[in-house]
Amino acid sequence: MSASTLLSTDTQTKNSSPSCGTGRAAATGRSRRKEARPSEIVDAALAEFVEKGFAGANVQTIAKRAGVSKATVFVYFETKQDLFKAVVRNSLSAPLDSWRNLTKDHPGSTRELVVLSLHQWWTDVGSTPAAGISKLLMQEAANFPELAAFYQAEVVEPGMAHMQTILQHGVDRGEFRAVDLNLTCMNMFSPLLFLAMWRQAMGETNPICGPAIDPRAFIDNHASLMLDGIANAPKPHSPTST
Amino acid sequence: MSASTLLSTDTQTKNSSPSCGTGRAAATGRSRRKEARPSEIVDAALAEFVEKGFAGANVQTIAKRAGVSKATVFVYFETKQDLFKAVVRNSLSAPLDSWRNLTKDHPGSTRELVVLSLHQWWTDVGSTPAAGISKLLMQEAANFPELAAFYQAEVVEPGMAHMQTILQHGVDRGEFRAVDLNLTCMNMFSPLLFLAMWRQAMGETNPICGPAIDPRAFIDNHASLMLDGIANAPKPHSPTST
DNA sequence: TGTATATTATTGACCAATCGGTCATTAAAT
DNA sequence: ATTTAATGACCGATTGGTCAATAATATACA
Repeated sequence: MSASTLLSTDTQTKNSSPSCGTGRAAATGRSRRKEARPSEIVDAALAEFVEKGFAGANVQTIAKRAGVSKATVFVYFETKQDLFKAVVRNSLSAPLDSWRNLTKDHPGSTRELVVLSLHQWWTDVGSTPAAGISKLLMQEAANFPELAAFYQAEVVEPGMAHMQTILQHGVDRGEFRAVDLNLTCMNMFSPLLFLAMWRQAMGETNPICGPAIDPRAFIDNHASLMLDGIANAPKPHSPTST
Repeated sequence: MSASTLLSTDTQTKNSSPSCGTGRAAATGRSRRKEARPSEIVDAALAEFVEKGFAGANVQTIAKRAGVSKATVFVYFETKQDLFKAVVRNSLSAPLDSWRNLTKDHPGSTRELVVLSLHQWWTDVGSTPAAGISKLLMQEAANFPELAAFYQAEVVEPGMAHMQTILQHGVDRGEFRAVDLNLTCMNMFSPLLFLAMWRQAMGETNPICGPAIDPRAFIDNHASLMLDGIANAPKPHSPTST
């Protein structure tokens, strides 16, 4: 019945990634893969939802991308909304977790930790399909308050808390001056979030927007300026340019 | 025929703003107002499109919001897509223009100019319906490359160029160190853009996301840190906190 | 091992509702 | 009486969702 319970944290169960043009990917005839189906469908749905939005997404197309029929989709997910919720829930938690675990107990300076953490966020979250979800939720939040709350509770809050901890650490150690942690975290992250969504929207490889922005350079520049701004000591580094 | 030519820069022609619940706003029976119609419809469409996205928006609902029948909408706009394009084009140019005109020939320091400029952007663009368009385009850019290009050419490019000019000015006067102007402009703006879209998504008054972020404080904090980071001289101000 | 049977994952065909778009008709203004 | 802004009624296409039929696997049995 409620197939959404079949999904827990199995984001990367399978990834045959059908090239969406030919159609069937896995088998020519009907093949039994009860366990693989949900994540296959969710993967396909993720792409379609991110591309077209909730209303614009077509269940038939999702099915085709997953290499199944439309009816099969409704075997595993009661409604289109349920599928959407499963996609969001399923695609968000894992990347963030991996990010948070990687920046614990750092030996070096807090400044280094911040830079590393931002780059890590980009690698683990910003440059992954999870960024597509962020863009998607930005549009659909009003129509799915439940998902917006979920996003807030599972992604924003923990992410901010994590960064706040780091900044607080820097303040405690005297590396940073006493700034408003909440606002500064937001300031720290928002350019990355923006870039992630921007690339999702405008296309990461073929940007309509002038010369593509190099994420690494962007993050370095941002972190450099922010950290110089927040630092207690005078400029530690030479200016970061091209 | 091509009713989109009827729209040029008349954003705020009329604004009876029907409260979308009662229905008819202007007249009980049929009333003739050929000139007012397009902007009424565009206004209504803006709200609907921002709320629901392109695919999710319902022409009938737009018509109801504008106080006309669905057929009337198609008298003035050939297709839903045309209406969408008119909405985007019509809602973007005016706010940005007013912003750019307000920060020319500033007498004080460049630092002051930057802060003022950011605040002005918020007043003229970020806190207006134009921000809704940004959020909207973020979702629809892939499906409307033409509009994405328009957005890029008419909003992003000029905005960036304007800010670059200001920063360059600061560098020339020795107030700022020589940073990568392109990246730094992006870093300067992206938090504001992000906040604008975030508020559009999560609701400006009734935020699901914890305590609402105060835009002014957010901008002040951001500008303060960035400008301290970019400044040639050591910290000029005391830390900006709550 | 080979065959019949039971189970169930999968689907083609179908349905009702919605929606973008059309057009002949209506009624307000001139 | 003429012009034309506005619309109700209608249409074809699309789409979310249903269901009985189907075929692939698992099981029982000889």
